[in-house]
Amino acid sequence: MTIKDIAKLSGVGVSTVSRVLNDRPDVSEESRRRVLSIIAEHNYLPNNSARSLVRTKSDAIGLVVRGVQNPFYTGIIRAIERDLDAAGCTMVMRQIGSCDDEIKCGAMMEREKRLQGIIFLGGRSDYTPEEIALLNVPFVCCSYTNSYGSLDPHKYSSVTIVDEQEAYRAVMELAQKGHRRIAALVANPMDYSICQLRCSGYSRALRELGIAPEEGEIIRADDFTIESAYRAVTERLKKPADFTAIFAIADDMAIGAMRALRESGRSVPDDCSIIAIDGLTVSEYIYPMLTTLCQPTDEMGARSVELLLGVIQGGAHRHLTLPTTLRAGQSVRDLTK
Amino acid sequence: MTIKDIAKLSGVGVSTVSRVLNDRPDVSEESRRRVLSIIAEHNYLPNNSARSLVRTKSDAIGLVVRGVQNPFYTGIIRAIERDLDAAGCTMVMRQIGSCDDEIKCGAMMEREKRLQGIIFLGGRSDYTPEEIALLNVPFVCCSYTNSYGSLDPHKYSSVTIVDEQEAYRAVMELAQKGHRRIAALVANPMDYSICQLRCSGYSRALRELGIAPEEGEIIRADDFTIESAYRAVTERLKKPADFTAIFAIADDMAIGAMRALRESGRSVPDDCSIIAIDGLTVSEYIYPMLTTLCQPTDEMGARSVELLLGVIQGGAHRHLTLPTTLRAGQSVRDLTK
DNA sequence: GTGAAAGCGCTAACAT
DNA sequence: ATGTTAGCGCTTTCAC
Repeated sequence: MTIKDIAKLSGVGVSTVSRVLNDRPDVSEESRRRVLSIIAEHNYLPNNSARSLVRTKSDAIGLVVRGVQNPFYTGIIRAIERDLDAAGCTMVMRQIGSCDDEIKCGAMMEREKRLQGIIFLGGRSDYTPEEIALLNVPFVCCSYTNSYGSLDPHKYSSVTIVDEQEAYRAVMELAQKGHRRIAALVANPMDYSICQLRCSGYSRALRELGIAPEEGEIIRADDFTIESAYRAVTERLKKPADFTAIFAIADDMAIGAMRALRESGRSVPDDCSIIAIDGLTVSEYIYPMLTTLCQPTDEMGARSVELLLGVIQGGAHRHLTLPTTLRAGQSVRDLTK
Repeated sequence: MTIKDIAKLSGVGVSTVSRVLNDRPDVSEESRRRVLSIIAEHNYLPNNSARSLVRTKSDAIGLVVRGVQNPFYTGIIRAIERDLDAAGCTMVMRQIGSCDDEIKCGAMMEREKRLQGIIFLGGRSDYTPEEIALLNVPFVCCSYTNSYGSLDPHKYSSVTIVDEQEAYRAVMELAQKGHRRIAALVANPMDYSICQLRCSGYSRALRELGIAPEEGEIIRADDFTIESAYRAVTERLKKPADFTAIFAIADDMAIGAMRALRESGRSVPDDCSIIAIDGLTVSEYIYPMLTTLCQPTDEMGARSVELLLGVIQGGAHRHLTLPTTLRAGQSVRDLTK
């Protein structure tokens, strides 16, 4: 069943059918109705490849997810898929490891799949203009942004929380409960990501609290996984540790840390408190319940799609920052009481 | 840059270029080399839409994921994407809720995206021949199968663990530690899924242990989520409960149950043991560490792709069952000591 | 071994 | 408002 058949059956030309298919105004009500009924009757569906071919572009939007293991992304992916689908787009997802380069991956996909645009879920914050010149379609960074200002903000969109500020807030939350010796659990900063921003927020908080940098302490894991965090904290705890709290840059990392603390004989929160950023569902069910700043995942996904489609339709690039919500668990001890 | 340009530049006809592109044997070594070098030089990539159009099929494989929230699927999805990509296919994923119908979704996608085949990740076990007649491309069921035999096994492929047997094994694991009053935590059986199979395994184990059905007890959650499991168990524990162990049909559900037990003042495993099936990473990090039967997720994904591509290339449908691995945590108390 | 040419199903001038 | 037609970039006969 092709457009020709429909044309013949409806007693009109192919262009009229094409016009109906594409919701163009210049068709008489009568023709439109007839064509539509024939289409419905025969359950006809236009061939996407033919459309893409002649339009020299497809209906495909790329989604490059960096850091496959991150459970924080699943909610965002669901929202993106839902909204992309509703907009009639095909989502082509690719998951890459935290060491792979998302721009290269995006550029490849763009050519291979003739993408209309790309959403990057997680990535580096230090793109250079030369680098993104590889990308010829609009893109939006979801959950991170080009915080170092090396990019012209009019060249890309982003949807994020204010990482530095939220990290600051998390540390201040600990400080408010009387903690001063606060360690930060971070991922390998070689991957210039939100990790650095959250680190800055941590440092700024310490400074404002009048805590000398030496009193702070940074525990570095290889990546954002539970396993790495567990290993890093376990390793650290083999030496004397006098911090009373840990700020983990991600829920998963906090969960890894909690096991390490437990196995070293420390109780959370009695011997060591812990706070994180992300707001995974599971964090609310573990023991002790994790105190964390929840990111609005559904909205982050929805907004990313909205921005991208806007740019594709000729709109301007925009940068959205969304607020987090504190979810108080039992992982932070109040030292002031 | 089109095939024509490459032809001109290489000084050959388009058909020769096409032959090279498609790895056909009937090209002289000389022509092949020249064409290949021009292609490399200009970084040429054939237009997928044009290919799909003339071949009257695309390179797309559909992945319908049922039960979006299930973290157990992420590892499988990663493996599927990786292997599909390696095979030169485009994965088109759609996530549906546990109440949506995957066959209808697959049928829609098949037409819309001109799929070559479909992988269903999670789904009902009771398809009818009439139902799957909606599907005109080969499909494989990943993580479940048509266990009621209403389908001709030559019409579809599947990759699963032996759910009934593994559930049996889990319960027997509890029995071996001296447990006799064992409850099962299951999802709503209206969704005819692995849930039923795991229930049967539970019942068979009880029977073999000589435990009367009344002594067993089934706790039903609305679905497979952590939240539902938590709610169901919390509700149940408002009444007197004398079971000493729970068999949860999924890790996530066990995690929800553990919080419910804790909040009701019961200690795991001292007052109540718990065992599950799935083997999520996080289960190994929570307290107490969950004892569970790990599914080989990476292999399940890889095998699903393998089977599907085999069938697409004219091979026969096959049904694979994979073994689980017991991961002993601390959530089961040994009553015999 | 190779090239010319006929489509694949659709959109978008262009003509009416 | 509607039909005719020329491609979009590729694969595949078919003739050489």
